[in-house]
Amino acid sequence: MTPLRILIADDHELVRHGLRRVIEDVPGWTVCGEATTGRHAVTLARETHPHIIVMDIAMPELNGLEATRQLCAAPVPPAILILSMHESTELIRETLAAGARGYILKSDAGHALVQAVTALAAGKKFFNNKIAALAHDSATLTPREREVVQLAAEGRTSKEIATTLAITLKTCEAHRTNILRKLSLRSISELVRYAIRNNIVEP
Amino acid sequence: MTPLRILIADDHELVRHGLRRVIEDVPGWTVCGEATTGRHAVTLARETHPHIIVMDIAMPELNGLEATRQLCAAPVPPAILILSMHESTELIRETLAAGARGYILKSDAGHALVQAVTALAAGKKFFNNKIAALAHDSATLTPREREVVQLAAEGRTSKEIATTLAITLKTCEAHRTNILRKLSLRSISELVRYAIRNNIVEP
DNA sequence: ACCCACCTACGAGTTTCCCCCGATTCCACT
DNA sequence: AGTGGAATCGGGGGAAACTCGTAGGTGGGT
Repeated sequence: MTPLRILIADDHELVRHGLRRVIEDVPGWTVCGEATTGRHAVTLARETHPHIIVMDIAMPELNGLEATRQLCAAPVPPAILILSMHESTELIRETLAAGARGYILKSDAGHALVQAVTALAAGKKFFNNKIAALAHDSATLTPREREVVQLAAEGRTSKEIATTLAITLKTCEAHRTNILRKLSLRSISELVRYAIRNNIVEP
Repeated sequence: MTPLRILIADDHELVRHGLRRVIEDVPGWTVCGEATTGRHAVTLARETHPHIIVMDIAMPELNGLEATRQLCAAPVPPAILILSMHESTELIRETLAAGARGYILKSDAGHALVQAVTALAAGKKFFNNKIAALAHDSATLTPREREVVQLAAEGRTSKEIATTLAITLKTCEAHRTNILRKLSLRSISELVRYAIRNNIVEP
C-alpha cells in the first residue's frame, strides 16, 4: 500500500510544523515536501507529484490562490486544500473558481484537517461551512496579470518583476498598463490597496 | 533542576502545535498551558505562574497586547514574548510600551523562537534583527511627514500632495525622501503597506 | 478557417520619483 | 546665546514609471 503523499505550502514555519505533526500522526500519510511561497509550491508540486496539497492563501511572491490556479491548469490537477485565516464567502468563491477542492480555517485545523484530507483523498470535496456556490465572475484580470499585481504590490520594480517572470521590461510595463486600465486605478499606491483588499498580498 | 515553564497563547491550533513541538524538543523546557484568547492567557498565567509566555497579538476577546499590559501590571511581571505576523514599527513600540520583553515574527519562528526564549529566560530582551533595525533608525515621523504618508498612500502624486498641503513640489519630495529613509522603505508600494499596517490609511 | 483574447515585444516620448547636494526660517530646549 | 530639530525651498541628474502606437505568435472557440 503506497502512502498518501501530501505537500505543505505555508510561509510560516510554525504552521508547517503543526501541519506536519498532524499529518504524520495519521498512519499511511506522509509529507512529501514543504513550500514557503506560492511559486515554490508550484515547482515542488511538479517535481514531487503529491496526491494532495495543503496550501495557505497568504504567501509571498505568489499567493495560494494564484498557485492553485496555475496547478489546476495542468492536465491532471492535484487536489488542493486551501488553508485560510478568515471565513470569507468571497474567498471561498475565489477558491472554488481557482480549482481548489477544499477550504478550512486555520483556527479549527487539526481534526478538520484530517477530515478534509480524507475527503479529498477519496475524490470528494470538503468545505468548512457556508458555500457560496455561485460561479465566479470578478477576475477580469488574466493569470499573468494577477502575478504582476502581486509582485508589484509587494514592492518590486518593473525590472525586478520582469526578471522574476523571465519576460522583458517592456512586457512587464505593458501588463502594468493593462492592469491599471482594467481596474481603473491611477497609480501603484492604489494597486497596492486593491491587492490588499482582495487578499492578493498581506499588508 | 526545575524545568522552564512556558505558556502558549494563540488562537490557531496549528500554531499552538508548532510552538509546542519546538519548545518540547528543547531539553528542560516544558509547556505549562495553552491559551486560546487573551483573557484565557491572563487567567492561565495567574494560575500556572509560567516563566515565559509566548503570546500572539491577534486573538479573540482580548488581544495579546492588552493581555500583556494586564499581566505586566502585576508585582512580578512574567517575561512575555510577542509573536507577530507583521513587521510594524508601531506595533513594536506598543509591544515595548505594554511591557513585553521580546518580539519575533511568525514567519521566522522556530530557531528564532528558541533563541528568543533562551534570551528571555536569562533576563534579556530579544528582538528580531530586522525589527531592531526598524525600531532604531525609524524613530518617529513628524506630523507633517505623517500627512504626506497618508496622502501618498492614498495614491496622490507628489504634485497633488504639494497642492493639497500648499507647499512646493520640492518640499513635498523632500518629505517623501525623509520618510522613506527614516522607515527604511524602498518604494511607494512599501510605504502604502506600512501606512495600512499602522492604520494611517484604510486598505 | 477565422476571430479573439492573451502574452509577448519594441520605440519614443513625458511624467514622476528618488537621491545627491545646498539653504533659510522658526521654535523649543538648555 | 547657542544648539538642534522641523519645515520650508531650490538645483541637478538618473532611474523608474507611465503613455502612445505597433505588432508577431499562440490557443480556444465559432
